[in-house]
Amino acid sequence: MSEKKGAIKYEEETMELRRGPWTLEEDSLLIHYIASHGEGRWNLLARSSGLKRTGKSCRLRWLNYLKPDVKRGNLTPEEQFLIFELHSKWGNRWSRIAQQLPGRTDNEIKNYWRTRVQKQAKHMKMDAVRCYWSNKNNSMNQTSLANPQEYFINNPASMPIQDELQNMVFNSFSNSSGDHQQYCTTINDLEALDLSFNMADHSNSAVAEDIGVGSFMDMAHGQWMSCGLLESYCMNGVANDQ
DNA sequence: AAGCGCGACAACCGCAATAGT
DNA sequence: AACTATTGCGGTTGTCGCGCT
Repeated sequence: MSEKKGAIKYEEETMELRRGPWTLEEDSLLIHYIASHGEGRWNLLARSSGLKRTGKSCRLRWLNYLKPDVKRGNLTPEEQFLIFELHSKWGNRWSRIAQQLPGRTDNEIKNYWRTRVQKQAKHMKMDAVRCYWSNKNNSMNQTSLANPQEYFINNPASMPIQDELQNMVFNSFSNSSGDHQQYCTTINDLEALDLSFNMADHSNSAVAEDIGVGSFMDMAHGQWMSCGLLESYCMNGVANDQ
């Protein structure tokens, strides 16, 4: 490494770098620097602009917030539909998806997916299962759903979990106390359960449930539960996590 | 009024790919 | 060819504001 590069590295290591939310002054500095020097060469920018930030931080701030063509405000229904469609095609390729939505950033789409779509899908799945189960338990009720998939027809917001619903599994078992338990889950969730049985603690199950994977509906109580909770039902006949 | 929980969004981190020397 | 710097991506964490108790 040359002396000059070594000096820069030393300077970076010893300089107090700012973290956390950007101030108006910092935004202004960044905007003015890019206006006169153009974007790119982020580490040089970070050193030359007077900002006590890393190049990565400057790049992110510019691309996700300050760049003039970044759109603000809620996603339109058309944009939401496009995200569903592209996500089903490409998965979590956020930057690729963002390229198809002018003015929207990968970060924004990623946040949208995590905070809204996954939670909404989970609630819808619960409703669909309830409808289906009420039909299964009451053969006279001709108005409820013939299968959980019906619930999702004509509902674009259900797209993220439609594949999952094709694999819906309904089952029941008697625990060691003789109580009859009914549950509903998916093939993927069952695989997650096998995984859960091999885990010493249940912390991962809670995470899995949070994102809608590896979760089960307890038909007796009409509640979702984690793999770990189902495991304790099976082993002990009691819900010792509750 | 204070504390808490939650949702939304901003920012950070680690890693891999690529460019430059 | 080998090494270093830079860039970009996806996952994760942090922060803030708002509503509820």
